[in-house]
Order: sequence, then structure tokens, then C-alpha cells
Amino acid sequence: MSDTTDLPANPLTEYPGYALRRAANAMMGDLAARLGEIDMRISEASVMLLIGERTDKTSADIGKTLDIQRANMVPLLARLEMAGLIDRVPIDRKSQAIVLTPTGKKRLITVRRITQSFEDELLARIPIEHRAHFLPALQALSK
Amino acid sequence: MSDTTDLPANPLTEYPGYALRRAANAMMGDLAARLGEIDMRISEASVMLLIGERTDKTSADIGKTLDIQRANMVPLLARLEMAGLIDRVPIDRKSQAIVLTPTGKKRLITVRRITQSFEDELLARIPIEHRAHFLPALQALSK
DNA sequence: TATTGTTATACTCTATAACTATA
DNA sequence: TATAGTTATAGAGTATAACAATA
Repeated sequence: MSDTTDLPANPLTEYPGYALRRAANAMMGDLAARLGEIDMRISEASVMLLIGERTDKTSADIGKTLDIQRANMVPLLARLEMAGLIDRVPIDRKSQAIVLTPTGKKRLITVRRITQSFEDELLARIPIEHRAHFLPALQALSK
Repeated sequence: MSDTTDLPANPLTEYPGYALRRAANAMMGDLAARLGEIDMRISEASVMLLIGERTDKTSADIGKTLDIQRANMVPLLARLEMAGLIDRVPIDRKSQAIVLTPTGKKRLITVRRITQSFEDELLARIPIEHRAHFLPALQALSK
């Protein structure tokens, strides 16, 4: 007997593309649960982390950087604004810079703590001999 | 000048978790487009590939193997049945085995061709020195 | 003319709760 | 009691088309 749960074997896990999809689903489920405890979504956290590092970014800028459509930025930023985490500072009569409020800056500290733990634990799950190869391999697939 | 398009730099791409999400999105977008040409979704293709290798599987079995909820298998199998690709063979009055129809077997050949090209091209994009490490690293994250 | 922000809409994948019938 | 199949529903991410106002 090799297993107690007797889960059916999945031959598709030998395919890198399928394994990529599966690993991403598992990891993003984990991260979503962690961020859910502070009522934050993954996409929202990524926006918080980005505007925490680089200021004077418009909604369109953020979207281009994170690969989020302009149209999808609208409800995302609306929710962050509703939660009092971001504010909009007019640049001209067409554009507005998205900035963190004082509350947003405090929340960002928590977001950084959660995501850093997540990233550390993710890396720790990868066998040491494969670890250094992981990020470069992924980066090669995103462009 | 380092770039012509002048895309804003994304500091988050240094995080393995974020890079995983991004790579999976990019790759699954690509695969979805390829499968879309034969009006097939990624989840449907994964079911086709699985029942092409192992027969006498019920809907619940397939779901357990592929990590798809029982409830979500219903519309998925309904669409494959509607397309004439699968058939249901009663096991008892409660369970049914999901099997490929002759049309389904022909379609599976196309699905295999598409997914194999996709997998080959995915691997080819990863620099040779990282390539062999990719699958083991991903597999370590899925359990 | 191109871009910003927006509205509306739709699709895919995923998730949970609850029901019926059968093992 | 547990499992199979199902219905209904919801959330999250992503995608496109189109519009008004402004650069």
C-alpha cells in the first residue's frame, strides 16, 4: 500500500504547463486565504505593493505595469478607496495619481508581512537544488 | 535607451509567487487561445486527456484526480456530451462511467497535438540551464 | 488623434450549500 | 451513513466594446 487516501493518480502532472497551472492555483488559493483575513484580494495587494514603492502613478500606469485592463482597474481602485486605503490626487483635468492614505500606509505594512511570509514559505517548499532555477524559469515565460 | 515601448518596470516580478501567477496567466492565455480554435476550454481538454488514458472513471473520480469540484463537473461534462465527445455508461443505478465517443477519440488526437505543441514550446522558452528544474519545482508546490 | 477614466457586459474558473437517490 | 450526481448561487479574475472628456 503506497497511500492511505488512495487518490487517483494524475498523469497530467508530468506536463510542465499543466503543473504550472496546478501550482499557481494551489499557491494563489493559499495567498488568497491569507489576504482574506484582512479582507484583501490578491490583485488589490499587488496594487498596494506597487504604489507603495513608486508614487505618482495613474490608474492606467498601474494597469500597464501589472497587466490589468484599464476597465478592470475601476472597481479595484473603488474598493481600495472605499476602504480608505488610497486617495486620488489630480494631475490635470484628465489624470489622477493614485496615492496611499495614512491608513493605506499602515495596511501596506501588514500586506508586506503577509506576502513576505507567503513568498518565503513558497520558496522553502521547493527542494534546495531546484530553488535558484525557479524564478528565472518563470520570468522567461512571462514575456 | 533600453526599450522602445517604455513599459513601466514591475518590481513584483522578483517575487516567485507573483512570477508564478504571471507566468501561469500568460501561458494559460496562450493555451486557451489555441484550444479555442477547436471550441475547447482548458478544463475540458484536461478531462479529455485524462479519460483518454484511463477508462471506467466516474465524474467524481475525474474531479478528484483533476481537483475539480463535483458540482463544477456537471456543466463541464454536459458541454462535452452536447458536443458528442463523451458518453455516459451506467455502472449501477447511482454511478456512470464517462467514456469517449468515436468522435471524442478523434477530437482527442487534435487535443493531444495542440497540447503537445504548447508544452514543447513552453519548455523551449525556458533557458536550457533551468529547464530540468522546472517540473520538479512546480510539483513540489502542488501537494 | 491618442489617452484617461468609465460603464456595461460576459466568460472562465473556482467555491459552497443543499437536495435527491442510491450504495 | 456515505457517496454520486445535481441545482443554484456567488466570488474573483479576465476580456472587449463603447462612450465622454481632455491631452
